[in-house]
Amino acid sequence: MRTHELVLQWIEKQLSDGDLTLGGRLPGERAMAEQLQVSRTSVREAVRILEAMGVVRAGVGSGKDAGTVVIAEPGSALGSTLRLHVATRHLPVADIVETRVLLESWAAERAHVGVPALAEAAELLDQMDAAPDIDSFLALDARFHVALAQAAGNSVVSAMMASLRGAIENYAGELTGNLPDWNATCSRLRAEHRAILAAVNNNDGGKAAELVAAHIQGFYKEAGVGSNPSPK
Amino acid sequence: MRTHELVLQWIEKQLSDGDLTLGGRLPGERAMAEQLQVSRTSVREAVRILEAMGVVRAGVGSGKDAGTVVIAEPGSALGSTLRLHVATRHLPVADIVETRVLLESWAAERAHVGVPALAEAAELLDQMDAAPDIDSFLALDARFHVALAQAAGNSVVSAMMASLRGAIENYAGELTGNLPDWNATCSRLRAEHRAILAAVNNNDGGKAAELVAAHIQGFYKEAGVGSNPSPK
DNA sequence: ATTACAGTGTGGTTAGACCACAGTGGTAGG
DNA sequence: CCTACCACTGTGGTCTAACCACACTGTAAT
Repeated sequence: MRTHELVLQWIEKQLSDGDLTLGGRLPGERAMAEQLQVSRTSVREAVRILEAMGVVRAGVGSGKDAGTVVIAEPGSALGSTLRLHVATRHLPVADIVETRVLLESWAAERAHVGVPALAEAAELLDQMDAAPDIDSFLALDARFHVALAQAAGNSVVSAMMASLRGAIENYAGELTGNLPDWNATCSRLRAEHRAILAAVNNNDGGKAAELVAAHIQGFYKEAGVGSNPSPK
Repeated sequence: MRTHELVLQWIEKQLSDGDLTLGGRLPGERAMAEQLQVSRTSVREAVRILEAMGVVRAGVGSGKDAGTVVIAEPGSALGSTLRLHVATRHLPVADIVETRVLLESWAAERAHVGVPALAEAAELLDQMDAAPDIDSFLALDARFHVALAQAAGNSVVSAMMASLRGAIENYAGELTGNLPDWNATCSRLRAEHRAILAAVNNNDGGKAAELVAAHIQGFYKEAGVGSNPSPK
């Protein structure tokens, strides 16, 4: 077993045992190195891996943002991993889109009416009406979809959904330039968002799921990404 | 931007541009360090991250298994990430089980009859009848479920499904000790597997999906893991 | 009381050395 | 001629020891 894996194992055990919890601080790299009788290099390699997994965040200096603290951001980490695998041509973009449709329509169908996430989603829609440019619109759009997914109450589904979107974010960003008429598309997307949210709040899960599927497939299709519809 | 991120960016570009492909070899760590004008340490940190992502495999010595080569194993990488997040208590096991049910029943419903993966699945079932102990049975079981997921033809879904299973593999392995009667459970699981495969081969996707959902939820429930049924 | 600044501890980076490993190819012995 | 051995080479794995930038803290000078 390689040295840095030993460090990883030790840290994972600290987490499992509850000695390290969310928001907690890891010992300094030098301290861990001495405690585990390994070099600081090996400790750093382990920390890097945890950072890539979205389990910790490392910050220099001193104070609240300093040191290596435990966080919980599986979404961005999974997203980076998927993005790299897309780069190797091993994961087709169409499969990612299809999976996103699957997860997000499932979430829309099971969204719990009344949870805070839905209120946040509604507020995001209002902000999107006033979005000054494409980029800020897309950023709000991402948050809206995440909020919608969270309303189903399954953190794994919402994390995976966020990561799928993140993995092809670059594509989406580039492809908005290919759209014939952004203003028209933007208006359509806003209307679709409101329809989806209305269906969810109306307890019509089936309709919400259909609308979400059409919404996502429609966007990627218009943007020129094969969506492999796979009709029900 | 930190140095190792620069290296990551460079490697990702090589992958995107097709200069590095699956099975290809990265330059040696010392060569990359010189080429990018960074230290070998930074190169190594980048390689570690890619290794954790399942994008690359590093091997010492010389010959076919030596050097750092590009692979495509998103499943185990995503699994490790999820496992760590489970350790932080951020991802409940129940959510993982629920997501697995979601993905796997979707795959069962859409499995393409006649693909090689189904033939492999059938062969695995035969091997499971002759499995000498629990561990080898569980290993074959894992491969059966992956093969089934692959039959749907969505590599993202099968990778995620495999990672979800892997994330709670330890739990499953420990919990088999809690089962009242392993032989009975094992027989039941085998029968359920054959029923699922029969439904798939009979083009009865709906039934296959139902059977898969019941199969998975039943196992975890019996093993004592909350499965949060979320009835349809 | 305010300001300036040295002190302290954090992660970030580097250079250089040594190790174990696994093929390669030459060489000495049969 | 063939075989067995062994030094050589290049790979990743590990370690040490230093230095840097950063951000806060406490102290001292104003």
